[in-house]
Amino acid sequence: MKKYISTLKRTKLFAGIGEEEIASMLNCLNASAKNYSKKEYVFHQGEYIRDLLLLAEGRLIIQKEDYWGNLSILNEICVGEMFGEAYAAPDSGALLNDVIAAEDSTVLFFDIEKILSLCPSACPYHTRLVKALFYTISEKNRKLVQKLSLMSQRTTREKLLSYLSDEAKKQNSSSFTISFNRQQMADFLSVDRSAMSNELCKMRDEGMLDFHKNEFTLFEE
Amino acid sequence: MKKYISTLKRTKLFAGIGEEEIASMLNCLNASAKNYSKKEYVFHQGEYIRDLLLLAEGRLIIQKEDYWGNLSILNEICVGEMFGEAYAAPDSGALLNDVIAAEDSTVLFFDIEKILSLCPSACPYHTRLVKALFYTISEKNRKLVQKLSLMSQRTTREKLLSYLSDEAKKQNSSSFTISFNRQQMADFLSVDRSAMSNELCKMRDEGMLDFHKNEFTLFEE
DNA sequence: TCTTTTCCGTTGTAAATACAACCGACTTTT
DNA sequence: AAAAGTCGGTTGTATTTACAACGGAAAAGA
Repeated sequence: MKKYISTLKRTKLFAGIGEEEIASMLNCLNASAKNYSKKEYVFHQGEYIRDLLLLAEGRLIIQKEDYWGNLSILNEICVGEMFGEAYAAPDSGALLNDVIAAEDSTVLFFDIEKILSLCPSACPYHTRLVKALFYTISEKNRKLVQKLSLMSQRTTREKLLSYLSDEAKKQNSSSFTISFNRQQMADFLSVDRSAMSNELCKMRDEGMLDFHKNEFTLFEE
Repeated sequence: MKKYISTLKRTKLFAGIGEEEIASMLNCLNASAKNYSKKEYVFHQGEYIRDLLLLAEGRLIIQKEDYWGNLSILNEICVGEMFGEAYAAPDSGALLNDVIAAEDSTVLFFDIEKILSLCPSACPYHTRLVKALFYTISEKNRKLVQKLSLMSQRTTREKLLSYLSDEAKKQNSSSFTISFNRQQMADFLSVDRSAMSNELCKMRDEGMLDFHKNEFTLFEE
């Protein structure tokens, strides 16, 4: 566990907390780690989760497959991000999605009950952790709403423009790199890959943007 | 404020807490109330929210309007539900959506900082509230993911079937009533109203379901 | 009661999308 | 180095959807 402390220090959840305090909190919170190799399932649809999870190494994909095998990528988890908190409540049902390692990954498991059972005298940083936890979920909530806005765009072009301008804002530049390939991007936007590819080229021909592989540049007007 | 205590008692946030304790907590948490009449804006896109909000009376609609005036209903808030928690973090930006009263409504405002600044000695139910708050957000998070699943369905028919079977599960019966009219339902699913109406009638003609106004019945097979 | 407005189903047409299939470039595997 | 696989762009066709417009029924308002 100790080798992940420097990583934890850079997460939102443990921001501003010293390495020694993190070490003692890891004990207090019953933390454990597990490794997954690329393409391995971290969780299957139908499983029950009770822990709070944090990605220490690698990258994960959260996806859903419907009755007819159509795949939708719902989200991407990067190093330092927390996940699984949506299923932390005692009465939350079975997991509705699959979580898959996009690269070799390490996941940390935390006992959610211990985090929420406050012990201010024993652990001075506990309340700080609770605040950080709340703000993190709050932010995730906001991102979900943003993605919902994206998905409620009706045409492929509108979805692309929303997604690309969101990415440009995130990376604070009109030139940026995305981590999806075309198929994943199409799944993320819930559109057909070839139709999306078509639309991208149309927009390029119209002078709205340019791209090479995963590098995009947006032009004004 | 006192007249809302019996309502609060039935919310998830204050479940299992006595009326007297709620009364003292309302003081402790700097709670205030505000009334809105039907169709009035509770919040406008671009505003900044710092409070945690709870609907004490009425019904609210959360919607988004894009540059060209296309309307998307993102969510519906019913009595006892909490909202605004996505914008509670200090660094969350401006509100991206509009919140509108679908009926005459009363909204309670709570100081989020006071909720998260723990005072276990002064307020024995404070930790309980924090837990309930976390579980509530956790559940909302899960619902957002569910709606995302809905939105990532590609055809109008798939969206309708997902939405209707979700409602059937929620109300635990194959016959149920929905609170949307057709236009709102179409906005909620982000599809064209007439196309949706068309598809509904097709499915009825195929014997998959039946409906009269807002009452739906789903048939097996 | 009469008028006005809202709601919902219907239709036709233009536009957008899904799907399948193919190809060339590039990467990975053996 | 050869073979196999992945990836992204292109095309044609069938399907689906958006949009506009209309009319009847119901609801709301005067």
